[in-house]
Amino acid sequence: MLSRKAEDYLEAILNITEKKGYTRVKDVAIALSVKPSSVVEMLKKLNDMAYVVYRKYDGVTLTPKGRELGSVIKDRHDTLKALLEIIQVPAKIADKDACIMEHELETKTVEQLKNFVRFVQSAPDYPQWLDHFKTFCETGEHPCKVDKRKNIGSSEQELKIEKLL
Amino acid sequence: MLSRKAEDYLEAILNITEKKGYTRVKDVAIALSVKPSSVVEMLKKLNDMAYVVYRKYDGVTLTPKGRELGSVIKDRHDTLKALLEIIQVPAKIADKDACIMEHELETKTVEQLKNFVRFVQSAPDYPQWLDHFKTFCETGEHPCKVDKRKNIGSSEQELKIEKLL
DNA sequence: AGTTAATTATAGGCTACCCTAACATTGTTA
DNA sequence: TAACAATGTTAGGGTAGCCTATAATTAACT
Repeated sequence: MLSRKAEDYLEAILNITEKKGYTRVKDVAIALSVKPSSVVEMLKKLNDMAYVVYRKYDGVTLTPKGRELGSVIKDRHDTLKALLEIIQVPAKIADKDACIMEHELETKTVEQLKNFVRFVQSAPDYPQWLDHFKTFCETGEHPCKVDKRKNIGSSEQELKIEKLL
Repeated sequence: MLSRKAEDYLEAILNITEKKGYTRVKDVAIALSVKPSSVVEMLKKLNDMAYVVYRKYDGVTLTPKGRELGSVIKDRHDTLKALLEIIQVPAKIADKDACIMEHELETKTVEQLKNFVRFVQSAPDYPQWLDHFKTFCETGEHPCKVDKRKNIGSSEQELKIEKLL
C-alpha cells in the first residue's frame, strides 16, 4: 500500500503528464507545494516500487502500474469533488477539500455537508429520491425513467402535478 | 492548528470520557490502535497546549478548550458518517471511513459515492430535490412543507400522483 | 503486608517526509 | 563557445508519530 503522500505525488504526475505531455521535477514541486529536493526523494521511492520511471535530469514517466493506480486516485478525487459540488460547495473549495476530507476541511464545506444531512433528516416526508437512489444502486436505472416511457409529454404533466402540490 | 493525529486523540478522549466518565492511557491506546507509550507522548503535547489536563498515573481530562474542539471534530465525524449512511454505506464502514475520507477508503464507500454522483448526474430530468436542497440552504425550510400546508391529506394526494407518473 | 499482575512512564531508536545549502547538469543567449 | 540562468541532485538535518524494552507506579489478591 502506498502512503497518502506517495499517492498525492502519483496523482500530481498523472495530472501534469496529461496536461503537458511530460513531467519535470519542478512541476511536481509546484503542484504539491514542496521543494524540488523532496520531489526527487519521493521519485526515487516510486521508481524503486515501479510506479514511475525516473532518470536523473530527465523527468518522470508513469509505468502502466503507476498509470493505473494514478487513475484510480484521480477518479476518487473527481468523485469526491463532484459530490461536494452537488451539495453546493464552490468548485475551488471542492477541489481543494476533495484531497482532505475529514481533517482540516473548509468551514463552507462542513456547513454544506451539515446542510445536506439536515436536509435529508428533517424532510417532512421520507424523500422519494432516496428510494430512487436505492433502486438506482441495485439496477443502475432511474425508476422514473422506466415509468415515463409509457407516456408522452411527461414533462408537461409534471409541471401540472407540481402546481397541484 | 492541531495535526490530524492530535485531533484523533482529542476525539477519542472525548468519546471515552462520555462513555465511561473518565479516560485512562490504556483506553486511548486501544481506541486508536497504538501503544501506550505513544499515547503518553501525545498527552504531554496536548497538556502543554492546554487541550487536556494530564497527570502521571492519573488519567486525562479535557479542558474547556479541549472539550470544545473535541466536540467540533466529533460533530464533523458524525456528519460525514451520516452522509455515508445516507448513500447506503453500511454503518460500520461509514464510521470507519468518516475518519479517512479520500485516502484508503473502503471499496464499498467509493462505490456508493460514485453511485450517488452518477445517480444525480445521469438523472433523466434535473432532480427536483436538488432545487429543494438549494432552497433549504437559503431558507432552512423545505419548500414542499410550505406548499403542503395549504392542503389536507396531501400524502394521499401524493400517492395518487405517484401512480399517475 | 508481601507478592504478583496490570498499568503507566521513560529511554532510545526508526521511518516518512520535509527542509536548506552546496554542488552538478542542462538550457540560453551574447 | 563562454557565461549566466534555470533546473535538478546530494548531503545533512529536523520533526512527528510510532515502536520496543525497561523501569516505575498502582491495583489486586493471599
